[in-house]
Amino acid sequence: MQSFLEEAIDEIKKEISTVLKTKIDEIHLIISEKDADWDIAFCSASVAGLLKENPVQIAQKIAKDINKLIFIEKIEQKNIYVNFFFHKMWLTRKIVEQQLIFKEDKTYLKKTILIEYPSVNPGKPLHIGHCRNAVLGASLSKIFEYSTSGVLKINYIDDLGLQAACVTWGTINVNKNELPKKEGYAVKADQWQGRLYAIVAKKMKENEEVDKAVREIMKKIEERTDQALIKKHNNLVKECLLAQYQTLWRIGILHDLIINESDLLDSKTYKETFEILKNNKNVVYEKEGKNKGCWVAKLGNLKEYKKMTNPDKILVRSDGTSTYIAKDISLHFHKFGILKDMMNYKKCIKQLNGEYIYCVDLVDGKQNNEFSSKKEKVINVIGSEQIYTQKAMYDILNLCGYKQEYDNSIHIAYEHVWFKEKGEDFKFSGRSGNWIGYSTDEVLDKAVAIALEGVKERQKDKTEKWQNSIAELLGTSAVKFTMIKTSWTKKIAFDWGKIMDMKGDTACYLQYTYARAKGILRKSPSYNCDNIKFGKAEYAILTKLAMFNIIVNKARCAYSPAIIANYSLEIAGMFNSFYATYPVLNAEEEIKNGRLFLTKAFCNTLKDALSLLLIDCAEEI
RNA sequence: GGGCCUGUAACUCAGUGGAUUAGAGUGUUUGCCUCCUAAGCAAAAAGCCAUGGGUUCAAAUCCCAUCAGGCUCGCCA
Repeated sequence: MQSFLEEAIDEIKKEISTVLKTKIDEIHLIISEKDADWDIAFCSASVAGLLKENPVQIAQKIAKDINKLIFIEKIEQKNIYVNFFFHKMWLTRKIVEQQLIFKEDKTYLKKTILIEYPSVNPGKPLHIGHCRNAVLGASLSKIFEYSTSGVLKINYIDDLGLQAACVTWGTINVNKNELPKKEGYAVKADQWQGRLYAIVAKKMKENEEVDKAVREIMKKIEERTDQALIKKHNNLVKECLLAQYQTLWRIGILHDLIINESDLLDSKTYKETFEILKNNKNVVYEKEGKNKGCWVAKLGNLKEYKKMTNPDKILVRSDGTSTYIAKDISLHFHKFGILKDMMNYKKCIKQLNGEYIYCVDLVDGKQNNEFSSKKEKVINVIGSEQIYTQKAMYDILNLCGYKQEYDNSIHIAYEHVWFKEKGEDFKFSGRSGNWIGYSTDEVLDKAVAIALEGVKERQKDKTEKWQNSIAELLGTSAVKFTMIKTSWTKKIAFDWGKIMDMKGDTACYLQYTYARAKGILRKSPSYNCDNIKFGKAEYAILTKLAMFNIIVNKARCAYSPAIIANYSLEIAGMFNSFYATYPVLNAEEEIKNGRLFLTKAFCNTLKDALSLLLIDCAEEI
């Protein structure tokens, strides 16, 4: 559903294109910012090249010839610009109408988009970098759900990988006195496993025998025959996953479905995919050369790959086992609903909102059309270091003739969170265990503790329970907001000071602004909508609030929750400025109604915006 | 060698379907609680938008090259 602003823009575009005899797509309009007195502007330069005319003359022509729309009060030509002014009566009515509009229930939407996040390897907890992934993915889901489509949210678990195998090997072979103690953070299974993984990784590096033994266990697990071993391994993986979800739920991350790497092998998914690949002329069995005995995708035939050190991608190793990318391709085929095999699913983990996450259960599960149906778009939130692998996967899909699926495969290649120590940048690594101290659990706890100090100081009279719950909200939203605010193409240098900061461009600033606005509404909960008047300042803010839909669309098209974060800061800044300058409760009746209306509209918009960033608002902080 | 990402104020970042005067926050300096929550507001200082070309009446924005930093091209996952 379009907002009145979008409709108005479309109509103006239509009229301009009629005057200029151009296509509507070629007309771009500017919406008023800050101090400008006009509401909508058109810059003739954007079409001057196309029409081969002088921009000033084009602007003059539009101002003179345009069919005046009923909601436009005045049109003014200024240099190369045509500025449009809305009728204030019309604007007032539209703004009021829009705020009163009934919000559609979108839960019934068919899930035509699939997003995968954060797919953390089992055998460790989420560090703060994984938090960025999870928050990005979940926020993108919300943004799609807000406007267009249902979203199937999946978590892909690499249960056949080396990390998980290390943990399983460790529980069997590491001496009891060497095992991490189950105390402090390590009482959580993921934290404990993460510490064990670092111990085993160190042993592997120092001792070749250990390395060999762990790889043997990994191979055994992948062979899917030793049932006792598989059971032990699966239990460890599940224990870790549940512990990871304790963290994910704390920051509002939910899923619909979990798929394990082993599910692809246990079902027919992988086999069916491999048959498709084998029948393609670009996938061959190498009889000689360095890849002898392997099945490879001949990407070297494509020009982007030609000059690479290793242009071809191995799918099946010479020992007959499949590589990670081969399994990922089969998952990707499954995501798009290309395969005949649909797998069976069963409710498996109950989330905090009461909804279940489904897991694959080939024996007791049932088919689920929603999980296996054709998808319009598949989005993978995976770190930027995997750009090449993801691209290779999409190209292989294309080579197999799935052009449309290729076009609709989106990789959100977010940059990592780094941390500084002694002036040098470091990447988090599970193997080295350098994430200890930077796990999402620890960062959240620390942020909440800092927030609590502030809450206790400011809200002395409240109960301890209330103080704790507000601190939890402030601390967690601070961490989430920090992860979202910076666009995902940019590295984040982890900085405790910034996470803990409560002023400026922060979630706390937004929460504070919201609470202040709510304070006004508490004191004067109702107002008369029919007796309402706005001044220039109110119009400026209300117009910005009315842009919310446009902003969400922009964020969706750019896959960028950061756009919504920055918009939130902008409207909060405008409101705070307003708050300091104009009294609401003491203003005369008409004006007071207008300002109360504005305050309410601001609260609604900010709340909606923040909900897309997984952030709840508190009435008081 | 190939591919991708980044470079805007001292620091962290918006802006990048070309254009009305390049914006925030932090930090610095200075005002403002007798007034709806001062985790706030207002003001000042601070920019050759990495560099060099090109396209254009007009470039931080588009194109090319260069420099700097990061990621990546494994029978690891």
